[in-house]
Amino acid sequence: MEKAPVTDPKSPRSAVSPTLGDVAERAGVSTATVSRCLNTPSLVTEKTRERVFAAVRALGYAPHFGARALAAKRTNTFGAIIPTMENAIFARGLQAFQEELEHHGITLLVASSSYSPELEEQQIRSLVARGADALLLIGHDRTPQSYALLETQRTPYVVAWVYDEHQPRLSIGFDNRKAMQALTDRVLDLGHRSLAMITAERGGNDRARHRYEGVLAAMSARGLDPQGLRVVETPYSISNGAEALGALMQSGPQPTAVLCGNDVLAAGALLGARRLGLDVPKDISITGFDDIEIAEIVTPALTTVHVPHRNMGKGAARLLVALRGGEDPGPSVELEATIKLRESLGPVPGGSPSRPAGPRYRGL
Amino acid sequence: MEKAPVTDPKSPRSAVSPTLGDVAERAGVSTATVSRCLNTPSLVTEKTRERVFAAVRALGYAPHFGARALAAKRTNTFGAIIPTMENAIFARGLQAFQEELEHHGITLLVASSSYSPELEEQQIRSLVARGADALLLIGHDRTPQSYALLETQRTPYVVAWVYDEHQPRLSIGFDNRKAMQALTDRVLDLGHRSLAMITAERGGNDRARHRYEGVLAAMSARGLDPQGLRVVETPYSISNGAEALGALMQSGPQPTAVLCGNDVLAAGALLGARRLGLDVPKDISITGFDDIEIAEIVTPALTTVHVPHRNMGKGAARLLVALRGGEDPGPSVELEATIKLRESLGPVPGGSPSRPAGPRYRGL
DNA sequence: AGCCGTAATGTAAGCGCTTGCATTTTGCAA
DNA sequence: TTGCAAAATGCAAGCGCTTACATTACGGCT
Repeated sequence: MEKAPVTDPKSPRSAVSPTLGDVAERAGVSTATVSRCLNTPSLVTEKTRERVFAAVRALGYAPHFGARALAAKRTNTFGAIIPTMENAIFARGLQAFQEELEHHGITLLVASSSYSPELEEQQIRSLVARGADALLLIGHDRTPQSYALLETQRTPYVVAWVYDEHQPRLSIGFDNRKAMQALTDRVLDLGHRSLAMITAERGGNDRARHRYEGVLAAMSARGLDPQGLRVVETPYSISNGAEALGALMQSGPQPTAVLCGNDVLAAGALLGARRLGLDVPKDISITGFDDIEIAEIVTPALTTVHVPHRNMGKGAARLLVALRGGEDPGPSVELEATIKLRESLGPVPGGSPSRPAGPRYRGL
Repeated sequence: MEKAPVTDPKSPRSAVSPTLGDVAERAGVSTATVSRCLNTPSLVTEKTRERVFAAVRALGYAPHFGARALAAKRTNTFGAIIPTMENAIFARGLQAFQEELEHHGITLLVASSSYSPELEEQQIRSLVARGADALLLIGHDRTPQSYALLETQRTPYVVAWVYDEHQPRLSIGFDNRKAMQALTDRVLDLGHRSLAMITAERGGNDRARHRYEGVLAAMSARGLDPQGLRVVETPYSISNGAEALGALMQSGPQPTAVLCGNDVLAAGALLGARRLGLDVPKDISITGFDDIEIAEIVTPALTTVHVPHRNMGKGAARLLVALRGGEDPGPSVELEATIKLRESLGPVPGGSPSRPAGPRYRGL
């Protein structure tokens, strides 16, 4: 009679990554015990625990996420879909979101939709399939299928970066329209009457749309004809902003102030102005929106709308955690966006302000 | 004897998200057929396929990723761990990486390590557990455990953003040392002799370290004492860059040129110089590294090292796809980084260049 | 010593999917 | 019609994990 072969014939594990069973075998316990060590260590004796962790280390074991999700029906993973990662617009808010989730032991998965509702739908599908327990979404504009999907999959979500009282969904953000209107008011206070706007594409982007509407509203409130607003719509990017400004100055009535839908376009506009030999704000005023880092470093520094990025991220995380826990998250949250006056906005060239920028706007 | 029904009728699925079984039942086929419809449609009759897809739509079915990964042992998901998402340093490369993966039907999962090897190890673990078929990593510096993990889990990976002939691992990138040395050479050509460097933290960051060494190498090659280089090390951020420049000018021998380890710090340094009332490049020269978007929009525009972001991303994707397919990816790839001369670098104040900036460096 | 409550561990039934193999259906030639 | 290969479909065994429930071990009482 021959003795058994050196390597255990029934589990030639060496070829694949180790499983719970391998760890259990090596530690001389059952798989249940190993699982408990990993998930609820308090239920296991100190001694066993040590043996198990030693085996885990020795084998370089990492639990299979899929198997785990399948068995436990929870992933402790949240997802976030933002329109773009190419610039810092969402970075700070996302960072805060992630930090808050970390406190709850939740991992964040981030996807970007490139401002495309179709791509976003796909990303939602992907994240939900991956077992995201909850989702952070930007703005209300998306395909009906996206919402249907969220519904049938019963995935909690929150809409951020917008507060729109007309929308029924749970959201946390600020009133883009109101904020832009306030900024435009400031511009008008300084005597500007010939305005232009460089906006991001408004289709499928309620933030952009509301900001545009805010400008119109401010003009109307002063008895100005909103038709007088020259508008260029262009995708997010610095070079596009520069080109847009060029287009604006090349033909048609010259604006004395250009309101940009976001800081990226505004930075581009600044660049465009410089290329044209225009002095900002002496020859032309330019404003942004978002108050991301570049707003401070460009020359001249951008007058813009400061968005409560961090509060939004943190608040969104809290809402979602509550939602997942089956708690009542409470109503949607409106945060304040404030105007940040810097150097790129000045009085209208050669004119005197129609009325002084009074204390009325202080603290906005 | 009763016959066993194909699908168990007793489970009222309505309360949870639909499964393959629900779709099968509704379409009147087996789960196997539904699975084939989703994965290998060619194996299924046109007619059945239609019925199945109708059921999928009606139910809002989305396959459970975990279950799928468990059964198929492939996820068609790659992971990337980058040090930071807070600025655009990796954005362009990552974008190209993703685009290339898309062509192969692969989804990208991105995580950020905040420049912490420990956090990175955790992220690797998480991504591997999630079933990432392959991983993109930045630089060679990481914990031994990270490499061990990759090994035992047999997860293919590629190291990007660096080319270091001394490292055995598959990588695609450029020689940070050589590039920085070339840039420093340019600076020295312009007569600068009193140099300073603002570098990112060099621990666990071989890119930063190599760039630093590049400066030293250039100095040594000219017979200058490397000890003469003043160094400030600070975490990535514009404000840190500004502060670092302030610290540099406040005490000690005043540098006439400040080499920054990256564009973010350089943008900060520019800001710091402006605050001090210094004119760049007349009073002081400042250079960056990476050539990200802000390099072009700051005033003055940054002289920097242009990094082949997109080629790196695309190339990395190709290497990984080959690797996963069991093919030979070939050797590591060295790409060229080129010097981008803009406005922030000028001749040493009040001095004449020790030698002219000759054609010797053209095209670098 | 015998009993019992509690803590620790084991057993085994799935979770939703893929896939090798078995079975049925189809299309076509004889 | 019949026969047969190929195409289409079904069956059922897992994939690696969690967890309800069953079992065993351990002390502290009487």
